[in-house]
Amino acid sequence: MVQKPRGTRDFTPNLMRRRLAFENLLENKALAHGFKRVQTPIFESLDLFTAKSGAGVVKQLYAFQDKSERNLTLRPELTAPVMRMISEEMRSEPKPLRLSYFGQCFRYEESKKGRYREFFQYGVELIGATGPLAEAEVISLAIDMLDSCGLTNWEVRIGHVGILNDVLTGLGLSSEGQPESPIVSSMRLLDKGDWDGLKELFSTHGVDSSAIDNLRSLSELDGGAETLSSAREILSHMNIGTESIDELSQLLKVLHHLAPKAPSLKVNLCVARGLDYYTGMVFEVDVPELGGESQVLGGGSYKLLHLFGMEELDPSCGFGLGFDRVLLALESQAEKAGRSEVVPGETASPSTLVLPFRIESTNVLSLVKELRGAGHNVELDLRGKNIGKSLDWASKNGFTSVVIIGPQDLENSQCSVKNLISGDQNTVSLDVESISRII
RNA sequence: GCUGUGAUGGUGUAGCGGUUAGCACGGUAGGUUGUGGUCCUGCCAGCCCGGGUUCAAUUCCCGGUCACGGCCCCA
Repeated sequence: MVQKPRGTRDFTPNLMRRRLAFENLLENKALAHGFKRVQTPIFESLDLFTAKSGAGVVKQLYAFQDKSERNLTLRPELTAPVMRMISEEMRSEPKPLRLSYFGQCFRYEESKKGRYREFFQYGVELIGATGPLAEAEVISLAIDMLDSCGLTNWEVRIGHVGILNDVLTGLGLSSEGQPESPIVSSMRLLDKGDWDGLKELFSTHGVDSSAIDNLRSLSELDGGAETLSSAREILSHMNIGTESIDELSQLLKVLHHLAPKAPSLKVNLCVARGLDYYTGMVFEVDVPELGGESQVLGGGSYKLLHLFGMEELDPSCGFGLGFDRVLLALESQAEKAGRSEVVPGETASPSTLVLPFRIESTNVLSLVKELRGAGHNVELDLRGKNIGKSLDWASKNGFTSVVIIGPQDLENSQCSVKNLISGDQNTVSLDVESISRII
């Protein structure tokens, strides 16, 4: 039997109901914050992603040639396509732009729980506005989304690549080099907490090893905005400017007013995100109980539009939310809490079965049409069983009410409307208004 | 890229070198020609794929596929 390709999933009606509810929730939050939905192609030119991330990414892409030998790839993420779209379609739009997107992305890598070859991302980008206020707007949306879907036990970490960059530059490290500059290498090591590796790197570049202690102090800062004053002290000791810290400090102050309270929000100056196009604030959200794949959201301020000749708009700020991972976390938390509703609003809306009993179905077709036209979710019974079996079937399929029409009903222009939840049954006149009132 | 565990109807499982492969849920048909979620009965439906060992493999061995873990990575 042919089965679905590795790392892909099918979504049955029950799963889709949950996913649609979640998508709607995210969409509503995005709109509440002014972010408007866009959509880009599932496949793009290969160059779009090699320009952004280097030729090395190709091995992780679903890249292919079409029949005219164009080099294409399924998209591995959505930021670059959105940047491309802005440069092609939205150059003359008044800025700033608040854009949101949702869709599947594809990466060729090992699949396991929480990591799929086809996965879904919801994300936003704020283009044409920079600074702590813009960044706080973006983070506050992220927090609002996670807060409103009922997620618990999540941790926000906010850092600032500029701070580390200033420190490492101040130590005399270069931002040039292949395949990776000393500064980028240092950040990666700091992000991993690999102090031995860092020590080795510093000695090869002739950096005084006493700097390690200062960096370690910076990395050990743990807490909210108050930790920034300690950071400021350390930087002063090292004779490093504190502009980035001032920015971060301002951001946290603004965020405090703008965002719902997150379960845990900490400053962590070693958040490096592993990406060299992030230039300022960076942030991540983790749900520790997810284990190995616990990061559910990540973003920050980055410079990418210069790749499209729009350097005046850099930097932008945005984040990507791991749709599948947040759902996994919600499902696991709902199960632990014994809660049946995983995503708020996922419960199916009321629906009605119209059951012609021992009469020709043609007698009720216009009723079905009119009920649907009045906005009800209506199914016409197609099985033609006896009433007992039909009610059984209706309740197993989640109907909230059944309209039963038999020969006598037809004669008297009436019908029985049974509420499957309460069990109540009423005889009402056989017209849309009367039935609508009661279902 | 490295590595561990697993795979039996649609779902969850039992079991075994020779079995009519058991059970529960599910689906379906009836018991019931105007009232469901109970009950009873019949039926449907399975040993992931390929190779090897063996008189005999669903069971043991090897490879593949898929899933789930632990590292690496994660634009």
